[in-house]
Amino acid sequence: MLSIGELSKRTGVKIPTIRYYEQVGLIDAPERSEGNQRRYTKDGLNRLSFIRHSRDLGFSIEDIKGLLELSQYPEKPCQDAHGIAVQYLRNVQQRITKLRRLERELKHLSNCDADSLADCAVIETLADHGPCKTEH
Amino acid sequence: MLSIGELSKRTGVKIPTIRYYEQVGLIDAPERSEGNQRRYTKDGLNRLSFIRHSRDLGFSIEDIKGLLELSQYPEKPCQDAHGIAVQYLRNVQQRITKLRRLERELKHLSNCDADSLADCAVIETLADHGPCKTEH
DNA sequence: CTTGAACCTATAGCTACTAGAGGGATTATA
DNA sequence: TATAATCCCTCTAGTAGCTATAGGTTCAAG
Repeated sequence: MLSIGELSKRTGVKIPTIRYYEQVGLIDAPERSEGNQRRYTKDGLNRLSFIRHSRDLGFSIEDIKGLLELSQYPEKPCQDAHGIAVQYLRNVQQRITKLRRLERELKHLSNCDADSLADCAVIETLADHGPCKTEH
Repeated sequence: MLSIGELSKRTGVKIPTIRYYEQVGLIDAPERSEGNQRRYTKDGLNRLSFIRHSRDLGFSIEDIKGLLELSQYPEKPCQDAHGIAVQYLRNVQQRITKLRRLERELKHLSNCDADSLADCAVIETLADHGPCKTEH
């Protein structure tokens, strides 16, 4: 049996966040001690690890509820879980592309030895006026 | 002069979001028509495009305020901006690293063609039981 | 048995929006 | 010029996913 603090340490999920997850129904309310403190089992630990990992990957709480429900019926086809992942992958790839472009421009700027920001590559890029016009 | 609706269409920023940006001081309150409706200039359009682009890239509103302030003083020596740029660069690079890791995992997940969830890579991966055990 | 850390609930605040109510302004057409 | 459709206004409240605070209780070590 784990206290909420131990659970927090082992999963890396903060204590108020654990209570929040319980509140919104992402995890079940655990048993309590005589003095009304939460006591978690190994199962609770696994479930929270799953949630932590999913959140890190950017899945919404609703998505995770879906995934958790799915995982409770292992005979069910995984098509649904697959769909959630594919949808998210597309989103992530777009973000990577944009960030790489910005990275290039920021590198330019941080090497900048010009006198002014007048032709600043970052500002240009963010304003979406096309690629950097001046070579720093 | 653009109405808020036209501005919204041209930038892809929703109308309530534009008003929200005004409220939190990210954009200046524009002139109004006789009938008290917002009227934007080309400058307003540029500024909002800049903001849109920056938000897409994951910068917080506070970050963007910084960038905008920077861009308003084009005579400011580059040296002053150097540190800020480097800071943003680091931030961006961290985000790229995280997203690449996420991309790899999601690609893995989305290749799952198992018949049932029992062997589904999504569930395995999210449960953090190590890398995918079966090659799809 | 005491003391200090860890726990409890409840409420409020945070970021970045988004939706709705109830009303006024603008514009295209009859 | 009238009127209907569409746009816009403010204000309030709701959303996700936490995080912080206040004021009190329980647990475990010495």
